[in-house]
Amino acid sequence: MVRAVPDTHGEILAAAARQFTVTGYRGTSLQDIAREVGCSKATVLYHFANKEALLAELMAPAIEVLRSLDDQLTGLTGAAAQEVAAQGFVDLAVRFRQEIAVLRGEFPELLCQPAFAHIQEISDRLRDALAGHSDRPGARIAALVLLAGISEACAEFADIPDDELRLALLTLARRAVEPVDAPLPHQPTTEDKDS
Amino acid sequence: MVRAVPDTHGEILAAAARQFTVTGYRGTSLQDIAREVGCSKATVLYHFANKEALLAELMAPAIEVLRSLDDQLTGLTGAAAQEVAAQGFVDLAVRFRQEIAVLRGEFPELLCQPAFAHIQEISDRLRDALAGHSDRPGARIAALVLLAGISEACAEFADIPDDELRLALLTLARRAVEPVDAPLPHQPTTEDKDS
DNA sequence: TCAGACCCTGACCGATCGGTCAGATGGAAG
DNA sequence: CTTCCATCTGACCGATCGGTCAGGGTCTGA
Repeated sequence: MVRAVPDTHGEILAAAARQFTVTGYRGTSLQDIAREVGCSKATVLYHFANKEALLAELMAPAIEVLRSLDDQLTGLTGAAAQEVAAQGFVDLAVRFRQEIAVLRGEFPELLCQPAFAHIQEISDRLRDALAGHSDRPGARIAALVLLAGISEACAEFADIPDDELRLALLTLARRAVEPVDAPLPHQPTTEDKDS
Repeated sequence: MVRAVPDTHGEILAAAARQFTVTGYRGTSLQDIAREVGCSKATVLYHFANKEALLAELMAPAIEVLRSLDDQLTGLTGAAAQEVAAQGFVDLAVRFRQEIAVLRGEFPELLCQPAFAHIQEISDRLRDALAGHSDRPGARIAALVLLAGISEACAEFADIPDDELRLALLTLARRAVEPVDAPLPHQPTTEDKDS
């Protein structure tokens, strides 16, 4: 019996993740979470300072990976930035499917909370990288469509195996991203220094 | 002075659209809307039976266009279905940018309301058409990524002119959709009957 | 002048929200 | 046995939500 220690903290976290996925952060009350765990609402607030702290702890692992992806992107330009951004974000989105589903739709409001400071800037940089740091509207639009679409797909296709979903999304991303380096019909770019 | 008639009804509608766009349907209270209009909350509820009716009236034009697109799609298969779906949805999304922004994220919950019955089925058919009615996971995933991404882009890029946004999105959609008819590298499809 | 339709409002309602708090429980340490 | 601490709870709080209702003001047509 490993179940000697009840681990209420973890149970609350898991229940919150499930509820947030279905009804969203705002749409889930502390009462709902307590009911699913089988404890009182006061117990939930004993283990977590407040509702926001619960969400923050739920998102922490995904945010850490997002930060490390942001680090990998510094200095990259053109097609290299696009490829790393695409691969990194698809990986992240597939791996943290549930976390992505939690944020679904409430992204802008939730990012205002202090626990998620700078996440907006990171995702802006990610979008910029996926656009190959181009300022052409087409490239910027394609990058946003991909980031939003990939998030939604990961939240939606909960039944598809990780590997299959990752491959499909990466293939799609490479096909959909607006090319900036190699075969540009208009003019060759002059800002690529390496490779 | 055309402003003789105050048209409170229309003002409430416009204020609600603005507020819903920023803070979402759930995140906007009737009090908020009344404050922006400069009337009492009771006045809002005098002009609209309830909050849901307000949303329904706001969405009505967009929903009608969506229904007509659904009609156009019946009977189409393969690449033809994909092209009509892509063009029709991009048109709709660009034209009803604000309405799309209102639904942002709260799509699944809002669709449960009786005023939006069958909208889920219609958008499922639209997604299916964009996938060329293929059951390959790659095609289904690409279709969902595109629909979700295009919606998000239309809600986000409020400053880009209609024509430019439409062109960029349509170009992207044609590039990103998984091909089902014409130049399939693996094998020629046998289910296309016409053209 | 008066009746009635229309428009609008303040006061109020029950429900639910996130959050607080004093106190009950129970096991470990002295 | 007593003390202490972590865990947990019911009762309660103020705020806000969507929605109701009786009534006041204004305009119009008979």
